[in-house]
Amino acid sequence: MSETPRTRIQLENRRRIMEGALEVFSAEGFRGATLDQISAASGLSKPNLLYYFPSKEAIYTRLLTELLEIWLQPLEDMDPQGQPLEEVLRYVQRKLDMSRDMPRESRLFANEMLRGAPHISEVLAGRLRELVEARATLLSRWMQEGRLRQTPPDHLIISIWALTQHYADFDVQVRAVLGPDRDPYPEAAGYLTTLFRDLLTP
Amino acid sequence: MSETPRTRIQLENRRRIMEGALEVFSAEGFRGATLDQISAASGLSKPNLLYYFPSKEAIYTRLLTELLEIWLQPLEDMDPQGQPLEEVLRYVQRKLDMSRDMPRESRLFANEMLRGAPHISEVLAGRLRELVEARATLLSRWMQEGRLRQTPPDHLIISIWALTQHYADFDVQVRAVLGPDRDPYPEAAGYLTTLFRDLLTP
DNA sequence: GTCTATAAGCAGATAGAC
DNA sequence: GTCTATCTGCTTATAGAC
Repeated sequence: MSETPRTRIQLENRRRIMEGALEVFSAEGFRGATLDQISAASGLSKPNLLYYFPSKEAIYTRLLTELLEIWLQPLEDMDPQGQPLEEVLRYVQRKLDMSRDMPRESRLFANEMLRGAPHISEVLAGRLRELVEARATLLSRWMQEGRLRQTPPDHLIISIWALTQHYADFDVQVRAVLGPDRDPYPEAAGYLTTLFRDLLTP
Repeated sequence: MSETPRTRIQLENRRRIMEGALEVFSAEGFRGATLDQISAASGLSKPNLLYYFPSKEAIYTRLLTELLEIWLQPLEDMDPQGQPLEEVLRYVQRKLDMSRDMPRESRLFANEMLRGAPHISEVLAGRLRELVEARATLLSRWMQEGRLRQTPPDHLIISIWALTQHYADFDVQVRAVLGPDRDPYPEAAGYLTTLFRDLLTP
């Protein structure tokens, strides 16, 4: 498979494979997913999947790599020029929106993390750590300026991930606990805003 | 397999199977785990596993059922006669201790939840929901008495789960972000205590 | 109770026609 | 580029000896 597909058909088929793969891998995990399922979900025959990608694992790692960019964008977008509390609360809200609107992506990464992240461990120790360190530095500065209450900035970021992603990854448990008639997301938005405002208001 | 095993050997072998199954299922998920792996981890031959349990799935559901009791115990133990803030912070600490000391159990349940909890959905809608409702009622009473700040009690419980379990389930990511020389758990204990004290102090 | 051997089915990947 | 047919290995589960 060429690195730069030329025809419209190739691009479209690769897109369909990624979409089907996201559907299946996020629900079944890497080992649980089968090429037959991805074939059915994407509408391409099984041998055709392996015409576009050399192996099942290649599909999976490609999917992870592509989605990681989207996944880290909100943290990337935190604005050093903005109002500190506003910036943090906006980040929380964007992450919660992503849990609501992209639960498959959230579960895909959760699956990978649970298994020790064998396919993206370099990214964790490299790009991710650097990004978090940069944002932790920014948060520390805001805290020292008295514009946010003092608290460990890296654990703050970790706790935002934990709280927002939980609503996607443990969706079935959240809905069981809240009951069938309640929508978790507007409630979570209010709760998390209050929680972080209480924690961070100087 | 009899419901009430009689000999010491039977009890010991069942215990070894549960231990090996926990090791493998928590790391690989249900579909990813194989009887060969459980056989190696438990020290029993593969046909012998199927002498004690009728199928791979029977091993898995038995494991989930046994561990669920232990897993819910801290919430069960919350004391209606205790000091409200103290009781909540003690619950947070016990859950965090469980993440540190029983990460395999945490990941086992996380795997099951990610897949929509097909093997324990009745428990979620039944026993778990009732237990959470009982504790939410207790928390609400404390809030109305002015002994805790007003906040949605069920989301409070959900957020305790999310934050504490995250340190076990996403261990690899937490350690990548914090760097190799830091121990996440004492730091998390301090951070989470502060967080919930700020949120709940009236 | 525990073993070796094996049945039966499924999965990832390839061959080769069109 | 896409298909049908098929190979090869792995996985759950069973048969039957000891």
